[in-house]
Amino acid sequence: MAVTLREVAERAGVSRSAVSRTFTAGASVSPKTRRKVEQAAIELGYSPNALASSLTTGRTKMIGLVSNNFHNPIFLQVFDLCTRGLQERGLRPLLVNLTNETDPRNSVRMLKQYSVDGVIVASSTLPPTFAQAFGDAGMPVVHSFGRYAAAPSVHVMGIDNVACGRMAVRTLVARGYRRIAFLGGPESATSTQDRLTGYLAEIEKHPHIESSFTFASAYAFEAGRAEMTRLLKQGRTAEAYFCGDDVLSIGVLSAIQSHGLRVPEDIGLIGLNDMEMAGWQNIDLTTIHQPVGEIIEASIDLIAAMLTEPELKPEARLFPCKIIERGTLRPLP
Amino acid sequence: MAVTLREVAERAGVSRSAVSRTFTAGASVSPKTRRKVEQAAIELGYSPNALASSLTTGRTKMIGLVSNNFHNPIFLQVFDLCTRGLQERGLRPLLVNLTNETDPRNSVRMLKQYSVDGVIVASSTLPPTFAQAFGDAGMPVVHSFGRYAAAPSVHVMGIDNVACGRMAVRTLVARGYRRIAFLGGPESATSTQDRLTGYLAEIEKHPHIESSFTFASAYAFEAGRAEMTRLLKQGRTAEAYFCGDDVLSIGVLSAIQSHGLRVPEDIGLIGLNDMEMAGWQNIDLTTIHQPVGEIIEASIDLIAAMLTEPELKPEARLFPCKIIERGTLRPLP
DNA sequence: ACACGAATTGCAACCGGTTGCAAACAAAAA
DNA sequence: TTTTTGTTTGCAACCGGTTGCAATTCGTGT
Repeated sequence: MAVTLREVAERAGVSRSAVSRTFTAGASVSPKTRRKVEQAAIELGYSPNALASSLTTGRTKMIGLVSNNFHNPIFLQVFDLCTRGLQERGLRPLLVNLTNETDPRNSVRMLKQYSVDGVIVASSTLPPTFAQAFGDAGMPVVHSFGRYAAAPSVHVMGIDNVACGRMAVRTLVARGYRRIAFLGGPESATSTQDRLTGYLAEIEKHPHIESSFTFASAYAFEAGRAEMTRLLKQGRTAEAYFCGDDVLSIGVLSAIQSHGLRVPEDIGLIGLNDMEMAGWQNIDLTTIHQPVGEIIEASIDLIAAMLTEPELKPEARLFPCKIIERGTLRPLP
Repeated sequence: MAVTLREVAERAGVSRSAVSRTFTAGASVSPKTRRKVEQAAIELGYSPNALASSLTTGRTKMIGLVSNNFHNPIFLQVFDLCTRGLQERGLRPLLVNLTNETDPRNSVRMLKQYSVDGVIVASSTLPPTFAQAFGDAGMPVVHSFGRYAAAPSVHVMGIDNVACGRMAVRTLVARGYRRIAFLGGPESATSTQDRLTGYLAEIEKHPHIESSFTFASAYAFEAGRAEMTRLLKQGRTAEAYFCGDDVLSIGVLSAIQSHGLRVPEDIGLIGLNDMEMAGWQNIDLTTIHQPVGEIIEASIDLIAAMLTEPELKPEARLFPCKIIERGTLRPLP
């Protein structure tokens, strides 16, 4: 069915090696045979079989793109940037959906079967055991949006969730809020834990501030709405909330509005992520911007570097976040 | 580095064929050797190299998942369903991002290089020439969300955009709107064209209705907002708008609100897609639901069927859409 | 015209599997 | 026990490329 090396060789009247060499960069071919081969290749519509060549070279140029987060719109951006970035480098993403997967061994086996050259784990909620299992199986791994650790077992590219927690508190305090709260994602998520840690640490510095925290059941609209509705029913809400992420924030916003209160007049709100939608004028969410583009770019650079240099010592790299001022917090006094 | 067939064979004291056969379903192996092989395989942590085997079998079990739409949140759902569905059938999605790509030949070459067993093109805006080029190159293809044609050159799974246009008009008329308009996506998109066709055809039946149409520059929030702002500035808006899709609708909604008007009291709105966000209470968009799950499921079933039966005659299959009543249209009288 | 080193070429083995075929074996029938 | 039939098994060739090595060709200096 497909045209092979052999046919091109016959047509060009050269050996198979000659054909192979004209298609591998840096090999020794005379301009003359190269021309002959290229001519024949075009006539036959030949393109080399990347998988066959991977057998001998040991490189498939495929990168496993692993995630379990197919509900947060920010991940659409992640997939977009990832695929484009990989394609630009001649790499191909093999997408792996780990929703509801609990055992890393299945995923390891599958990635090994397809002999991917490396793995990018893009998830803030997947347990680190997955990335680690891939690493243990001998594959270069980068965990994007993973949790920081001083001596991580695999490379981690992410944000400083603790610093984000602090930043949120400072921002709220600076705007004169005196009763503030953290409305986090699921308590079990490491990102939630870290944000809470930072939140509490910064609160310590402001003894006059009244503070509390609760958790939503997921990083999802309905979860945010449900939790905020619960709080509103129960009375005695805070003046401003730092929400686990933007989707959650919008759920919270919706609950507040449904309850007949206004944002930011009655209750202030700050989210985290800065997903596209947060900037839409009828949402207009003040939020902490996560530099998704930079994180992905760095992740791809790193995974590409590891293809030639697999033994780089695992490091965690954190990217600075910044406040995006929009309309859900009262202005600075 | 990786464990190979040969090593397992040596350890188990059998031939390489025996090992190969224990790992290929339906091959003739005695229970005894099977046990020996499995034992050895476990001890060595062997898993067969899918790509090497693809060389002889001619099947990689990889499916190209091609799209150019990485901005519409509904595609996150598409990717989720696609990857899960393929994985359940033992197939792997190789993600291809065709944003800004204009020449199908590049994509064809790349998909051929990786010898994917089939291609799912998931896009409502990618020109049909792409899907067709994949088909011409001998790959089984399904174009999901593609345009209907009586005798398509590849399989198409999609919605009846013409019927959607009609449905929108009927819905608006039934609610007593007398001056209505279509605010479509980019004029060049086939989906826009078809929706307009249906819209105009149905308008014909209602001579007392005043109607008009315009186009936004993209299926995007800002495009919808910009176009609606332009219309509002220019005065003389319609009583209700049928918008090209939900994201566009939300942009339009935002423009209307910014202009100090209310939805649905001053202007009615109906979208198309029923993306998750449309149901969020602070958006609450009345819209036409597209059965994404069914379309994807059917696409996967079809591509899987074509792996064994590649010569199925291309057919277009349309899935019925339905109105989802929410809060952006005035109620039925 | 001859020799010499460099550049190019083809041979053949190999990458990690699969598979047709015939030999070896086991079980059932004679 | 011998023959017949049906399973298992290993051999060896092959899938579509790559690559070390030796042979060939080429350009150049004399």
